[in-house]
Amino acid sequence: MKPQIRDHRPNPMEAMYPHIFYFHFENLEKAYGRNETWLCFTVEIIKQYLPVPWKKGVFRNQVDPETHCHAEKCFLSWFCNNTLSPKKNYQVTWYTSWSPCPECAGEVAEFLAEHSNVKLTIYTARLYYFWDTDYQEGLRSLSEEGASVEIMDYEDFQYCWENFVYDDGEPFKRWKGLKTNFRSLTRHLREILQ
DNA sequence: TTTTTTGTCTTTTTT
Repeated sequence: MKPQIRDHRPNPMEAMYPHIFYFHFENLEKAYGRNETWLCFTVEIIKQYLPVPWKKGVFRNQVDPETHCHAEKCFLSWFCNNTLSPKKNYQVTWYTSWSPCPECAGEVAEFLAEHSNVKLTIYTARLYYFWDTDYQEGLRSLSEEGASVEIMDYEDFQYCWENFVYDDGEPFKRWKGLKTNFRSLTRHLREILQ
């Protein structure tokens, strides 16, 4: 029997289709059926205090039991294996549909602690299990390691639409409740990070 | 023009 060789380090996608974006990034209070996480990222290199665009792309969690991997870990392994140099300073920005689970948050926090040359900003559309203290603790540990954790606002959705969606020249169409949901999530996040 | 009990990166072994 031949050993099966599988790639445990998926490469990022270039962009996603509009219906995927609208479904997975909608910041609903009760987001039924969003049992996937999408993560859009930009990596910039800081040169003389100025961020210079480097790479960008989209990850989705791997559901295949063999390669099962949350989106954040997909990013980390890709980043560590492809881009990361200890001699450079990076600004990494994530736009995620769900905020990280405690395990991923812990790993990312640890990664940040070990890589002082990497700054991370996370914009999340929705907070994952935000009433659960373990999940809250996860977000705090990220924050304590210097990651900036924020809720996606209109401008962030629009930015994602323009940079990570095959938008065919169509403008971003806001959904009703976007701003109200944003405010409510911001309030929750503020309480968590206090 | 502020008020909450919850949406989930799906579940691993049996016919």
